[in-house]
Amino acid sequence: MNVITEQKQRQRAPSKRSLETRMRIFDAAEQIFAAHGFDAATIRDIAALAGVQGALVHHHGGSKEALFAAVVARRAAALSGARTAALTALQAKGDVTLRGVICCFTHPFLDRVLGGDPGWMAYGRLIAYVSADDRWRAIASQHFDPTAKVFLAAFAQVLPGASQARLAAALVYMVSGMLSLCASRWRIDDLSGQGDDTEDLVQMFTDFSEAGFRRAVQG
Amino acid sequence: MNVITEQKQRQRAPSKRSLETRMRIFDAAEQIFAAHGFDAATIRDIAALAGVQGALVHHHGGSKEALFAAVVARRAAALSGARTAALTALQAKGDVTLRGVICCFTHPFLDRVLGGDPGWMAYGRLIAYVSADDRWRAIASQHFDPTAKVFLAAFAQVLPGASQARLAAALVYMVSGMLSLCASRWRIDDLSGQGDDTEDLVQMFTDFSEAGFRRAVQG
DNA sequence: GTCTATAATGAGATAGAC
DNA sequence: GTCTATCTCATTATAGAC
Repeated sequence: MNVITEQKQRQRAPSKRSLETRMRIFDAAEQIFAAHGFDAATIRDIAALAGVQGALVHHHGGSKEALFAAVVARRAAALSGARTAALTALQAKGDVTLRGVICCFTHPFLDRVLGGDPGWMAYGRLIAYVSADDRWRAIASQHFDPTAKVFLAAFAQVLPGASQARLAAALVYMVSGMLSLCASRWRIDDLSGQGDDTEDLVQMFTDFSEAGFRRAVQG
Repeated sequence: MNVITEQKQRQRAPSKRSLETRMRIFDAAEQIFAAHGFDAATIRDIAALAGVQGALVHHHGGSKEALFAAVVARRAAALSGARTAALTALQAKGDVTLRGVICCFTHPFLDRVLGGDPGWMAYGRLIAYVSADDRWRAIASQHFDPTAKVFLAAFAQVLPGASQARLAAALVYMVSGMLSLCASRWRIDDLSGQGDDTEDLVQMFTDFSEAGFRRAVQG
């Protein structure tokens, strides 16, 4: 008996059909979690939207919590990669400014989430939930803290003399604004009494963050 | 038969004991809703914390949603009053500056929520939930929009020429930062790798907001 | 991998005694 | 006003046929 053939726990590679089903389930979970939050979302809703039976959701996603974590993780790697790549490119050009570092952090997120793709739009609301709730602290730490620390180092370079605490606080304020720009545009519309232009909002959010960052880290 | 004696639906004034029980239930609901969010919170948890039976929670609070709305409403009036009073006092002095208007909006909230009172601390997290979730849009509109519009008018005075859309967006960014300062201090601590000083955080948040506001509303 | 059927649990809400 | 007991419903998760 050949041991090699048994060394992998999974005997066969997943079929193409299986992978497609899994993606449908993850996409559906992303939409439902984003629309209702973790607790109000039900496996039944997710299964119905994916067009499968509830048992299949458990088969592919495990428990409800594991499914939630998997949905968050799925796009987190792509996002972190885009952010650090942009920062690396900026540093390679030798043209590192505060605004440049800010844009390397915000644009990979805003471009995707405001770009109209339903998956990324849902992901934006999902991240707003994750960031706001202490309960998902572990998920937030795992997926976002490493990148955040890389950017804190970059911010420290362009804003020498600023304390870690102030840089961290400014970054958190900026992120909360970025998330509210994606998840709470209805509030902006309600208060301004009119629709708004996405490009203008992004532009002024960047202005807001840059000026705030620069002012806040001063002693 | 005297019609007068029946014109009120509630025949007797609530007893002192009843009012105390009601307050205990509302306080417990405030804590549980803040700790777990609306859906993960249960009437049973609230009843247990208040030291009463579940049926009594329904008696005083009505449905779960009505109880949630009542808990939010309870402190909202006091907060709005403090904000508009501070603004009125500032205007009476004739010393209206951007930073002054910002402080009239943020300090009544931050003083209470960061002041150590458990009820107000819970309320801060609760408002973070309400502001982030489309589901509570009606509650947010009812309790916060009127005050927000008063302040938008004041911001327009100290920042003439700014569009309503930009002022509204800047206010939303500021509010989201204020809420994350209360609800997500653990993120700041995690990223900075150290504890932080509350006064310093408030100071630099105000700096951040003032500079952001001023810069963002420029064309 | 996919499905049906169901187990096991816990939820919000209410009726009615006191 | 308060409590006990219970109703009704929806949930996650799993067992086992195909």
